[in-house]
Amino acid sequence: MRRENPSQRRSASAVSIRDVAQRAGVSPGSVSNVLNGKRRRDDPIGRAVLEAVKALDYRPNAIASSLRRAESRVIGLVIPDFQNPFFAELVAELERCAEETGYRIVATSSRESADVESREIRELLGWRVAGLFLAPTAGSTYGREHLADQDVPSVIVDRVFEKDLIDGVGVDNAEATEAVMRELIELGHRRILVAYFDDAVSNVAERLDGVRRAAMRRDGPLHVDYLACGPTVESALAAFEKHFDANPVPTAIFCLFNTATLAAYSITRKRGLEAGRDVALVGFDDSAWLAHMTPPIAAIVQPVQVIARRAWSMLMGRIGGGLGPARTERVSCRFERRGTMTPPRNGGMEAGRRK
Amino acid sequence: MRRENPSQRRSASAVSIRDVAQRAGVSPGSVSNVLNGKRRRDDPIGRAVLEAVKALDYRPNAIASSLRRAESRVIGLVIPDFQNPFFAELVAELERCAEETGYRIVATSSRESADVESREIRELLGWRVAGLFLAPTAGSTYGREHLADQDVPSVIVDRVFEKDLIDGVGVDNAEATEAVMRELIELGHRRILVAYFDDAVSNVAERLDGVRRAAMRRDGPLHVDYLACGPTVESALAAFEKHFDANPVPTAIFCLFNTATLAAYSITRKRGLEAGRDVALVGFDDSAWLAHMTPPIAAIVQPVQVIARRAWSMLMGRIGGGLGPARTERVSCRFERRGTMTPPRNGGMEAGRRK
DNA sequence: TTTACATTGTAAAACGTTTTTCATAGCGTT
DNA sequence: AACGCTATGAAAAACGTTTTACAATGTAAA
Repeated sequence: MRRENPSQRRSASAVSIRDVAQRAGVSPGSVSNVLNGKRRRDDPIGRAVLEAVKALDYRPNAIASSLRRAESRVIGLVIPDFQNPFFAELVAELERCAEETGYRIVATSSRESADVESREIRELLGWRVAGLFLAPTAGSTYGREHLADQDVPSVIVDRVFEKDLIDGVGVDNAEATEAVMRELIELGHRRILVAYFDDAVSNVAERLDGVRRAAMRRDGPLHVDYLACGPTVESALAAFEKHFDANPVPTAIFCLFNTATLAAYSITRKRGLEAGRDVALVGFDDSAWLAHMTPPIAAIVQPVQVIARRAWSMLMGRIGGGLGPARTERVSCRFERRGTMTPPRNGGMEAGRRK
Repeated sequence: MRRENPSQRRSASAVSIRDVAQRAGVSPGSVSNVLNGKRRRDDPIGRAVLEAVKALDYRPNAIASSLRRAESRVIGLVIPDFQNPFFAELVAELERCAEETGYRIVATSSRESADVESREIRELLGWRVAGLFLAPTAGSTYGREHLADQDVPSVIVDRVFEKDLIDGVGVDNAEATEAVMRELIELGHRRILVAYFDDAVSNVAERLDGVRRAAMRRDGPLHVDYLACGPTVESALAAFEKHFDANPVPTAIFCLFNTATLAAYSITRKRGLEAGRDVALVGFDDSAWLAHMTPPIAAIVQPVQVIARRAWSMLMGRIGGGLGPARTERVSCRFERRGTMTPPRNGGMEAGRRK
């Protein structure tokens, strides 16, 4: 006696495969076979099953199914922040990949906290996801989490380390920033302000490396200031304010992450400087608004869709049983010069300290 | 004989509660009790269990657990688009609510397709989520999906209908746009361009209603143009271009959704108009960049966090067994006037047709 | 010392599927 | 008609957990 009082069956979802089988006058196994296409649907039994399914509004319990099959078509994704457009696009693209392959993405964010990150990973592993994408936050210890047990295939995205024990896909941060820096120097800039976020994040560190490499190649006079901005526009604004108050105005500003670009644009205008005329401005990471300013703001564009697709195929390779040592793949950035990649106004001489 | 060759046990996650029980010399039930806090952990048995858990790196199978408990602590969320900052913030805030309550959010996007939406809903119901948040896309038929079976508590977010069969939380779209329109008229604007997205989306329709209400209250001369822009910045730009080519320049532009605001800002500058001086500009929905333009751009700000919290508590109420008819709650928007909420340049006379 | 009762932990059932096993029937061949 | 083979679908096992039922033990009261 499974359900003593049928009238108190409160929800349609309480309909199980046995109820369907009973109504169709067949065994649960046959119902399962019909529904999974292992049996023709156009004979008496198949039709009876489909009729019963519709009549009872049967909805298979994915949890039970998943438990029995011992394999899920779910891929976990842990990103630092949904509000970062880069990650938002990454989620969107990975969802598209998943849809094409019959998988589904379960996305969660670590809110830039290593603790939350490891909790989320643990949780996803508990759900026996088939694979895992991770964009590690600063101070992440993901190594210990699920490197130890290589059981679930994983791919690190965006914030990769060069020699890692896990597969990864990132962009060629150092090459991109080095090229931009060299171009700025070439244009005549001698006082460049480089705004970065936090060099505990691997990709930011790489971007800084690229900048330093370009600076070292130059043997003439060159002054590069490095300014640590916080994570938000507000913190970056404050950092810029403080820097501008105490230092000569740079002829070029190079922002190594997206919120700083907005802060730089804001602060320069507030101080009467126009980007593209009085000061060159370049940002790492594109945003919709950048291209619509006058003049449009130059930016290093990360090909998010390419990154997502590469990461997806790497993960699929591992899920499919692909062996071999961990690889780190690099995708090239595109540089959109736009209107703020300009020479210094006075031809390369340092601008005087602004009053 | 459950596992004939222990050395071929390929992954740590294949450790089950029985393995732990065996190693600890207790029954599986006891292990479960220790792990779920139904039994003290600081006696011989408790310690033995914890030791075995650690030694075997046991990770409970959430799927099996969920199946047996027949209740999950998972809340589904279907939004149209991760790249829309409004929804990105919504996800972030709901995640925070979930974390505080011991739930977890599984977020998926419908990519503005009613088909995908209903597929995602079906899928989430298959996973027996404890509740569901939905921001319906245009042409959504969610009613038939899971209204029929009221088994899983649901809350519609953002794009609510006034008299719905499901709970909902939205903003007072009509009131907000009506107030702004009246303010614009008050300032002397007589030729106003209203850019909207798609009135098949309920909240856009409400915003249009508010605009129309304000226009009807005014009995003097007033010209309001309604411009259907597409979903993207590019489509909005094209629509604006076409409109500007064929019509007199408005003294104010009111954008009813966020991508249009960027397009309007872009196009006006491109045509030599400066927002806040030559033309007033107001957007519905705030974005980070708006406040950092010079002058900063006025916007109706939706209190996303408040919306999320209200929606969360509504859903929790239903999950907790709360009965009663469906309610639709409204949250008030805040209007940030900023620098582009200005009177028309020539005091309210229509600007001539620009050549 | 017996009885009643609470405590403890094991054994077994249950959750809803999928898969394996097995019995039966149908068919063709000799 | 006897035999072997295939096809079919019902029955049962399995997935890994939680919960229920129950037996055994200990404790307190009579």
